[in-house]
Amino acid sequence: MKQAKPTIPKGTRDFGPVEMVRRNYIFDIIRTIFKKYGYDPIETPSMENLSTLLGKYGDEGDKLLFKVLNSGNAFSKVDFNDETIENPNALSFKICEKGLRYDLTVPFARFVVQHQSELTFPFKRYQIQPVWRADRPQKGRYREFYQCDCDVIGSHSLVNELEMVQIADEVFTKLDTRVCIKINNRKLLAGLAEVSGFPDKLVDITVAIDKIDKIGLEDVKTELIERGISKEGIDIIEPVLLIKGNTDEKLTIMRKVLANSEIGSKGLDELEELFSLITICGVKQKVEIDLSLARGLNYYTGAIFEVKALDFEIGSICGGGRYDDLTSIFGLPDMSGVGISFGADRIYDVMLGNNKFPTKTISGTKILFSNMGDKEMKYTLPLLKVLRQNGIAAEIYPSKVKFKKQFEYANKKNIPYFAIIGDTEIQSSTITIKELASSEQSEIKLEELITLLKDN
RNA sequence: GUGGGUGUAGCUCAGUUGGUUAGAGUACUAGUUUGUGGCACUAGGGGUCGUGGGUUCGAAACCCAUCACCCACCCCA
Repeated sequence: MKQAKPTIPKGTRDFGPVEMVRRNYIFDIIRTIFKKYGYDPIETPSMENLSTLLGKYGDEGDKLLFKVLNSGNAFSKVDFNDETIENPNALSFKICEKGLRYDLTVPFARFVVQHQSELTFPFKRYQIQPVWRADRPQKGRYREFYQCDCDVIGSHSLVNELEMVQIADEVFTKLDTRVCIKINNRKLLAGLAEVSGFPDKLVDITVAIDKIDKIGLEDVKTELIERGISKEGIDIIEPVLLIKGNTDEKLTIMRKVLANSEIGSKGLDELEELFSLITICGVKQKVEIDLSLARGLNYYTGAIFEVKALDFEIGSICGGGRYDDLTSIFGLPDMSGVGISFGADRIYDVMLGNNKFPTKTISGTKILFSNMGDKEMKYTLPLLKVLRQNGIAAEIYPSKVKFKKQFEYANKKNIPYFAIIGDTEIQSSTITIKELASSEQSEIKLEELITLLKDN
C-alpha cells in the first residue's frame, strides 16, 4: 500500500544543492554590485497589512495579492445577513487583514515612512527577498520568486537614474548575459495623451504604440478608434507610430509632437539628460528608448526601465523606475525615489538556457576519506579536523561499507579526491590519495595533502 | 480572467483499429570483484495506467465528470 507522494503548491519550487549554488552565484554578484554603489541592506516581513498593499499596483495587481486569513475565528466580523458578502472580494477583506508582499518597493516606501527619523537621506538601500503573486504560473512565471531591489529615496537627481542603468549594465555584463536595457518616461507618455486630446487614455495609446510592429499602422489606427481616440488625436500621434531609428531621431520627433505639452517636454528633458549622462559614463550593454514601455505598476511618475534578455525568450528580467509620490500615501510627502528590481529566478532561467553558469561553482567537498572500520575511522578523524582547520572541505564516509559504495558517493558528489586510510597508511603515517578523474594514486604525508588541496 | 495540451515504474517516455501476464531507457539492489569507483555482463525488486463513473464478453486505450500539472493570451520579475 503506497502513500500518495507529497506535493508543493502550484507555482512554487524546491531548490536542490546544485540549483542553490547557482542561485547564490547570481545573488552574490548582484549583492556585491549593490554594495559597491553604496546601497545598504534591509529586510521587511513577508506579510504586510493589506491596507499597505492595496491600490498600489493597479486593479490587476490587487487581484494578484495573496491574502492571509485572520487568525482565530476569521469569520467573527462577518455579518451573514449582509448581502454584500456574496461578493468574494468584499468577503475576503472582512476575513483578511494581511497579505503576502507583492514586490519590494511598496514595503520599502512603508519602511521609509515608518523609520524616517532614523534614516539619512538620500537613503540608498538594497533588499533581496521573495515576493508572491497569485498569478497563473507558466514558463518563467512563478507564484513565489526572488526580487533583488536597489532604490534611492529622497533625491530628484537624474544621477540616480544613471546609477540604475549602470548597475543593470554591470550586473548583466558580470553574469555574461546579453540584454537590452529599455528606457522610457511616464511624463512623456502623459504628454502624448495630453496633446492627443485624451489625457485619460494614456494606457490605450501606449498599448497601441506597442502593437505597431506586430499588426501594422492601419490596424493600430483601427484599434485606437475602438478605444475611443478621435481621428484628430490619431493624426497627432501618428508621427510617433512611424518612428524608426536611433535615440537622437526619436527625441527629435518627440520634441516636435510634444512641443505644446509642458509635462511631455519635461519628460523629454529628463530622458535627454539621462542619455547624455549614460554617454559620458559609457555602458557595455545595449541601451535604447522604448516609447511603448509603460509598466503596469501605477506608482511610476518619471523614468521607467525594463530589461529584456537578447538570447532567450522570456518576459522582462529586470524593471524599475521613478516614483515621486509613493511615500505620501503613507503620510510622508515630497520623497521622490527611483529603483530597479532584478528578477533572480528568470535570470537563472536565462543563464541556464544559455549555459552561462561557471562549471567550477558546482564543486563542494574536496576530498572524501574512506571508512575501513572503527579503528581506521578513529585514526582519520583528527586528520579531518586538521584539513578543515585549513579551510579545506573534507568528509569521511560515515560507515564501513564496500569501497564501491564509497567511491560512488564521491563520484556523485563530484569530489575530486578519495583518500584511503588502512593499516598500511597508519603504520607509515601517510595517506593514500587517488585523483578520481585520472585514477592516479600516490602515498603522501598530511602536510603535502594540505598544500595540494589548498592550491586547488 | 480567456483558450489549448498532458497525466502509464523513483525519473524520461513507448504502448498498433479496444484483446491474453503493461514495456523500454535510466536510476535502484545483488553478483562477477571483501584495499580501489566509472565500463561490461548476469539476476532482481518496483505500476489499482491521476481519480470516479459509463460503454463493452473484454478498457491504459472509447465516452462523461473531476482533480492535478504544463503551455499560450493578459500582466509582469
